[in-house]
Amino acid sequence: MLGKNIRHERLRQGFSQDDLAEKAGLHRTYIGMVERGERNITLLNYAKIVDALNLAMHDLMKESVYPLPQSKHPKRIGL
Amino acid sequence: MLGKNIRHERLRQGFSQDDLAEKAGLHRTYIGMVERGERNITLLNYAKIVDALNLAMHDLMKESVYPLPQSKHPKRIGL
DNA sequence: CTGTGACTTTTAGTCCGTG
DNA sequence: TCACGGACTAAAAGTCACA
Repeated sequence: MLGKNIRHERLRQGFSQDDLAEKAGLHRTYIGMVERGERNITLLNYAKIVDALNLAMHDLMKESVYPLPQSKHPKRIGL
Repeated sequence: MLGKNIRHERLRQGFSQDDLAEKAGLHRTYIGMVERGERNITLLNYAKIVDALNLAMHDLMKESVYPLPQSKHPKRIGL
Protein backbone atom coordinates (compact mmCIF):
# COMPACT_ATOMS: atom_id res chain seq x y z
CA MET A 1 0.00 0.00 0.00
CA LEU A 2 1.30 3.35 -1.05
CA GLY A 3 0.06 5.36 1.90
CA LYS A 4 1.62 2.96 4.35
CA ASN A 5 4.89 3.18 2.50
CA ILE A 6 4.81 6.94 2.65
CA ARG A 7 4.04 6.95 6.35
CA HIS A 8 6.71 4.40 7.01
CA GLU A 9 9.33 6.43 5.20
CA ARG A 10 8.20 9.67 6.83
CA LEU A 11 8.47 8.21 10.30
CA ARG A 12 11.76 6.56 9.50
CA GLN A 13 13.11 9.99 8.64
CA GLY A 14 11.65 11.44 11.80
CA PHE A 15 9.14 13.85 10.24
CA SER A 16 5.66 14.81 11.34
CA GLN A 17 2.87 15.12 8.78
CA ASP A 18 3.31 18.84 9.19
CA ASP A 19 6.97 18.63 8.30
CA LEU A 20 6.38 16.54 5.23
CA ALA A 21 3.49 18.73 4.15
CA GLU A 22 5.64 21.82 4.25
CA LYS A 23 8.51 20.14 2.44
CA ALA A 24 6.18 18.92 -0.27
CA GLY A 25 4.25 22.17 -0.51
CA LEU A 26 1.00 20.46 0.41
CA HIS A 27 -1.46 20.74 3.25
CA ARG A 28 -0.99 18.87 6.51
CA THR A 29 -4.40 17.22 6.39
CA TYR A 30 -3.86 16.20 2.80
CA ILE A 31 -0.77 14.22 3.71
CA GLY A 32 -2.78 12.46 6.36
CA MET A 33 -5.45 11.51 3.88
CA VAL A 34 -2.91 10.17 1.44
CA GLU A 35 -1.22 8.10 4.11
CA ARG A 36 -4.58 6.66 5.11
CA GLY A 37 -5.24 5.79 1.49
CA GLU A 38 -8.31 7.97 1.21
CA ARG A 39 -7.21 9.95 -1.79
CA ASN A 40 -6.56 8.85 -5.32
CA ILE A 41 -3.51 11.04 -5.64
CA THR A 42 -2.22 12.37 -8.96
CA LEU A 43 1.29 11.73 -10.18
CA LEU A 44 2.20 15.37 -9.68
CA ASN A 45 1.47 15.29 -5.97
CA TYR A 46 2.96 11.86 -5.69
CA ALA A 47 6.12 13.31 -7.19
CA LYS A 48 6.12 16.16 -4.69
CA ILE A 49 5.81 13.81 -1.74
CA VAL A 50 8.41 11.42 -3.05
CA ASP A 51 10.74 14.31 -3.68
CA ALA A 52 10.25 15.64 -0.16
CA LEU A 53 11.31 12.23 1.09
CA ASN A 54 14.37 12.24 -1.16
CA LEU A 55 13.19 9.19 -3.00
CA ALA A 56 12.66 8.29 -6.64
CA MET A 57 9.15 7.84 -7.94
CA HIS A 58 9.43 4.11 -8.31
CA ASP A 59 10.83 3.59 -4.81
CA LEU A 60 7.50 3.57 -3.04
CA MET A 61 5.80 1.53 -5.74
CA LYS A 62 7.74 -1.65 -5.55
CA GLU A 63 5.43 -3.34 -3.10
CA SER A 64 2.41 -1.34 -4.12
CA VAL A 65 -0.04 -3.83 -5.52
CA TYR A 66 -2.72 -1.22 -6.06
CA PRO A 67 -6.10 -2.92 -6.04
CA LEU A 68 -8.92 -0.90 -7.50
CA PRO A 69 -11.72 0.35 -5.24
CA GLN A 70 -14.70 -1.96 -4.85
CA SER A 71 -17.45 0.35 -3.72
CA LYS A 72 -18.66 3.50 -5.36
CA HIS A 73 -17.70 5.66 -2.38
CA PRO A 74 -14.88 3.86 -0.65
CA LYS A 75 -13.41 5.19 2.52
CA ARG A 76 -10.13 3.61 1.64
CA ILE A 77 -9.23 3.46 -1.99
CA GLY A 78 -6.67 0.75 -1.59
CA LEU A 79 -3.40 2.39 -2.41
CA MET B 1 8.65 11.65 -19.94
CA LEU B 2 5.81 9.42 -18.94
CA GLY B 3 3.57 10.08 -21.94
CA LYS B 4 6.36 9.26 -24.33
CA ASN B 5 7.07 6.05 -22.50
CA ILE B 6 3.45 5.04 -22.68
CA ARG B 7 3.25 5.81 -26.36
CA HIS B 8 6.45 3.98 -27.04
CA GLU B 9 5.25 0.86 -25.27
CA ARG B 10 1.82 1.04 -26.86
CA LEU B 11 3.27 1.23 -30.36
CA ARG B 12 5.81 -1.44 -29.62
CA GLN B 13 2.91 -3.75 -28.78
CA GLY B 14 1.05 -2.69 -31.90
CA PHE B 15 -1.95 -1.01 -30.29
CA SER B 16 -3.89 2.05 -31.34
CA GLN B 17 -4.93 4.61 -28.75
CA ASP B 18 -8.40 3.18 -29.10
CA ASP B 19 -7.16 -0.31 -28.31
CA LEU B 20 -5.30 0.83 -25.23
CA ALA B 21 -8.21 2.96 -24.09
CA GLU B 22 -10.55 0.02 -24.22
CA LYS B 23 -8.12 -2.32 -22.51
CA ALA B 24 -7.57 0.21 -19.74
CA GLY B 25 -11.22 1.15 -19.46
CA LEU B 26 -10.50 4.78 -20.24
CA HIS B 27 -11.53 7.13 -23.00
CA ARG B 28 -9.72 7.26 -26.30
CA THR B 29 -9.19 11.02 -26.21
CA TYR B 30 -7.84 10.76 -22.73
CA ILE B 31 -5.08 8.36 -23.72
CA GLY B 32 -4.04 10.87 -26.34
CA MET B 33 -3.89 13.65 -23.81
CA VAL B 34 -1.83 11.57 -21.43
CA GLU B 35 0.62 10.61 -24.14
CA ARG B 36 0.96 14.25 -25.08
CA GLY B 37 1.60 15.10 -21.45
CA GLU B 38 -1.42 17.35 -21.15
CA ARG B 39 -3.05 15.65 -18.23
CA ASN B 40 -1.89 15.07 -14.67
CA ILE B 41 -2.98 11.47 -14.42
CA THR B 42 -4.05 9.84 -11.16
CA LEU B 43 -2.26 6.80 -9.82
CA LEU B 44 -5.37 4.72 -10.29
CA ASN B 45 -5.52 5.42 -14.00
CA TYR B 46 -1.80 5.12 -14.28
CA ALA B 47 -2.20 1.65 -12.81
CA LYS B 48 -4.91 0.82 -15.34
CA ILE B 49 -2.78 1.88 -18.27
CA VAL B 50 0.28 0.10 -16.99
CA ASP B 51 -1.81 -2.99 -16.45
CA ALA B 52 -3.24 -2.83 -19.95
CA LEU B 53 0.32 -2.81 -21.21
CA ASN B 54 1.22 -5.78 -19.02
CA LEU B 55 3.80 -3.78 -17.13
CA ALA B 56 4.52 -3.08 -13.48
CA MET B 57 3.89 0.40 -12.12
CA HIS B 58 7.52 1.26 -11.76
CA ASP B 59 8.42 0.18 -15.27
CA LEU B 60 7.41 3.39 -16.98
CA MET B 61 8.83 5.59 -14.26
CA LYS B 62 12.45 4.78 -14.43
CA GLU B 63 13.35 7.53 -16.87
CA SER B 64 10.52 9.80 -15.85
CA VAL B 65 12.13 12.94 -14.48
CA TYR B 66 8.84 14.69 -13.86
CA PRO B 67 9.48 18.43 -13.79
CA LEU B 68 6.73 20.47 -12.23
CA PRO B 69 4.68 22.83 -14.42
CA GLN B 70 5.98 26.37 -14.77
CA SER B 71 2.98 28.33 -15.97
CA LYS B 72 -0.45 28.50 -14.40
CA HIS B 73 -2.13 26.98 -17.44
CA PRO B 74 0.43 24.86 -19.20
CA LYS B 75 -0.42 23.00 -22.36
CA ARG B 76 2.10 20.38 -21.46
CA ILE B 77 2.50 19.50 -17.84
CA GLY B 78 5.81 17.82 -18.24
CA LEU B 79 5.22 14.22 -17.47
C1' DC C 1 0.66 15.53 16.29
C1' DT C 2 -3.13 13.40 13.79
C1' DG C 3 -8.12 12.13 12.17
C1' DT C 4 -12.25 13.66 10.29
C1' DG C 5 -16.29 16.00 8.03
C1' DA C 6 -17.64 19.65 5.50
C1' DC C 7 -16.69 22.54 2.15
C1' DT C 8 -15.20 25.34 -2.49
C1' DT C 9 -12.19 25.51 -6.40
C1' DT C 10 -9.74 23.29 -9.80
C1' DT C 11 -8.86 19.68 -12.86
C1' DA C 12 -9.36 14.93 -14.24
C1' DG C 13 -11.85 12.42 -17.34
C1' DT C 14 -15.91 11.72 -20.84
C1' DC C 15 -18.32 12.44 -24.97
C1' DC C 16 -19.52 14.78 -29.03
C1' DG C 17 -17.43 16.25 -33.01
C1' DT C 18 -13.65 18.12 -36.91
C1' DG C 19 -9.66 17.77 -40.36
C1' DT D 1 -5.36 6.61 -36.72
C1' DC D 2 -4.58 10.62 -34.31
C1' DA D 3 -4.65 15.74 -32.67
C1' DC D 4 -7.48 18.90 -31.16
C1' DG D 5 -11.60 21.54 -29.49
C1' DG D 6 -15.98 22.64 -26.82
C1' DA D 7 -18.99 21.36 -23.41
C1' DC D 8 -19.90 18.79 -19.89
C1' DT D 9 -19.69 15.67 -15.26
C1' DA D 10 -17.00 13.33 -11.74
C1' DA D 11 -13.49 13.58 -8.82
C1' DA D 12 -9.11 15.47 -6.97
C1' DA D 13 -6.98 19.51 -4.85
C1' DG D 14 -6.81 22.23 -1.26
C1' DT D 15 -8.40 24.43 3.19
C1' DC D 16 -10.59 24.76 7.78
C1' DA D 17 -12.48 24.01 12.55
C1' DC D 18 -12.61 20.87 15.83
C1' DA D 19 -12.03 16.41 18.29
